[in-house]
Amino acid sequence: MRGIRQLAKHLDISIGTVSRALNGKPDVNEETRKRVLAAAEELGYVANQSGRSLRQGTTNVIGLMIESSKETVENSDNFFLGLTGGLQSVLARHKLDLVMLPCPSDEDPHEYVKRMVARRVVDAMILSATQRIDKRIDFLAKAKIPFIALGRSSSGGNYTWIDLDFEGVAACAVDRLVAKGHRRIAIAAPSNDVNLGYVFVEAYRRSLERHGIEYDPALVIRVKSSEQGGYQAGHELVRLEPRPTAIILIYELMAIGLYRRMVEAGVVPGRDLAVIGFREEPRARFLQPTLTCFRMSLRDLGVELAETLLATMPAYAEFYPKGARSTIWPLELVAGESDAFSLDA
Amino acid sequence: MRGIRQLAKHLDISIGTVSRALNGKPDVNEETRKRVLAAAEELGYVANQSGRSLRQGTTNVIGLMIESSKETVENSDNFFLGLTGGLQSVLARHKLDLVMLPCPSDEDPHEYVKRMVARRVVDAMILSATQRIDKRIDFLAKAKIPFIALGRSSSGGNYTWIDLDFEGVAACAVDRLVAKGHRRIAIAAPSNDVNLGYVFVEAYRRSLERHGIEYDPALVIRVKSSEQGGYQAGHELVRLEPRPTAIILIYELMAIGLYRRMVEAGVVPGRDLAVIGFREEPRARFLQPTLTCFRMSLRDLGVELAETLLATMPAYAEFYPKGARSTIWPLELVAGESDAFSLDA
DNA sequence: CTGAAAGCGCTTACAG
DNA sequence: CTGAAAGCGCTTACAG
Repeated sequence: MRGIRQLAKHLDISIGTVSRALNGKPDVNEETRKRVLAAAEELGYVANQSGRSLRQGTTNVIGLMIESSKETVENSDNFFLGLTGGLQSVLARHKLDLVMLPCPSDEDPHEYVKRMVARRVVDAMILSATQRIDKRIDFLAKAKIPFIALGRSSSGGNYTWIDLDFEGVAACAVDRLVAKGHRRIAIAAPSNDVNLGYVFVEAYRRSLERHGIEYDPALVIRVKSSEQGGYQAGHELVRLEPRPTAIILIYELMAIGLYRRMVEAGVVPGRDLAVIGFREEPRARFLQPTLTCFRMSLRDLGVELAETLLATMPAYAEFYPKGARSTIWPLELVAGESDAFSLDA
Repeated sequence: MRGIRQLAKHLDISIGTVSRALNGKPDVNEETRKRVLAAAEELGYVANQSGRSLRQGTTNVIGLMIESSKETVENSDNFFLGLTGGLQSVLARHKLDLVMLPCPSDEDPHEYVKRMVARRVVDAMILSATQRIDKRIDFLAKAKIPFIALGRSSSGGNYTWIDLDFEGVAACAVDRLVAKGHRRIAIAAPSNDVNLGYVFVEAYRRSLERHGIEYDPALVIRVKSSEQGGYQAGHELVRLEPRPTAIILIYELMAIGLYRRMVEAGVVPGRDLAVIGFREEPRARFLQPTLTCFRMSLRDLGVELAETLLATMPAYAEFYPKGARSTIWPLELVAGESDAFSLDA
């Protein structure tokens, strides 16, 4: 039998009481509860999730969807793994488990989400890598499945998201560079349809205009979000005429490839070219000269994601009175040597 | 209602027939099956997994367990994400889904596995980062839960595993270096209890002895499996007296840190020091001189892992007549410039 | 505070 | 080939 029935028989009480004791219901004699908990511990009993799910209509599992495209696999650092600690610390309060759902690269992400939701393997979803037009968002919103998106999108109307403060990063980077006398500032942006590319480049454009610098589309270098992309960006940079005196990178690993290409071209970052990287990255810590970039805590972001997601779920909303507000996640400047020179000098 | 009942009513047949049609049972009229499949497609019906699981006693989900320690998060490349493509291509044949189970760093991996198994969230497990003594393996073996370990261990008796060919890599690396005249060959090995460290160092020792070179424990440099660890290994290397003329690295990202430290020390890889890296890595592709290392296909390894795991499961064994054999996964040498010099020269 | 019973959505012997 | 019914392991109104 090996289920609640067996445990109940062992204790010589009804399965209903066992269930109530295990689930912390108030109407159970404390003495009884103790006996039940002790026996469960001793016999290694844990409720079968399928039984619970079927009865309650919930799985108590939250899914973090990950796209495992070749590009993600080869180049991403463990961004998502970095989030899990924070996510789990919140979910554990409610005995919710986190699973990562890798969408096969040959399956349409939209179909994948539909399948996972229809099968009821998770109660709620955390989406990432949002596209400008993202059918997953429309689907989840229409199906009334709780979800949160890590990233903005034009889709889905009034859904809940958290996104990095690309505007703040772009503005801060441009301000710094302009203050040092730079006027020709290039930017390396992702070549695919991921939404952050649009948001970032737009913020860059507005920041330039705020300083009375005309936006020049030729300075927007479209490359892959990878180390190789950074190398490619460097390659295109040195061919621009006149050459930009500064470059802003939108992806953390680009800096490594860019530096490499600069060495080849005899261009010294921090002297001949100002470089501002994006997110601080352990693997970029060795760069010489040290990279000016932006810092954030993946763990804290995970906490915020989980709390905001739970706030959208009726069963947990009461614990998160701040509600399901979409938020912009700030990053903090880490000044390095890579932009520490003035052009006038 | 929104379940098989509703779909059956819509089609005006019994739920049993609907179920049989959907599950590809042979005893269904082809005409009926077509109608059912069409209606399911149209109405977006997918069987609720909890109902199926409860009835069948299986979840149709396979879990890939990942330890999200700080070290893994900061330094691992997406090794696991690289496996998912191959894993899923096999699992999809049997309509099995893959989920990644990140073990919180503050939870004991052994407890985590117990909880996941007791809750019945997965039918089988893929373990990684096996320790020399690994309680998870003992537990799963005793509980008769199907599993496969990526990595050998002393635990669990006669379980099924796939492991990289550390012996082959070590022998190949030592042979190459000795052929070039090297006699003082250092090795950078992981400082924790992960099993591969033991296997690799042991193979290195035997390879040396095969060439009549005495094994010198001082040349085994214990560092973290990370870029920083590589830097640290370089640091210790230059202090060894007399300095080794070659070094073998056991972790892919070590090379980047090692090169960095060599530049600082004025030691030129490929001229003053022969370097052989471990697994070929996109991020190490830029190194100058190019790194001699070993290549493998993560996708193919994923396929092998999935097929071998399924061979251990009674329900799928018939499809995998090769059976559940433990295997050593070969790596192929990629000759670079980092060891392309002879000592006698 | 506890027990008996219903029922969540499926699949699968069993009858016909 | 199809239908009616049992039952997987739980939780939760409902009675007492």
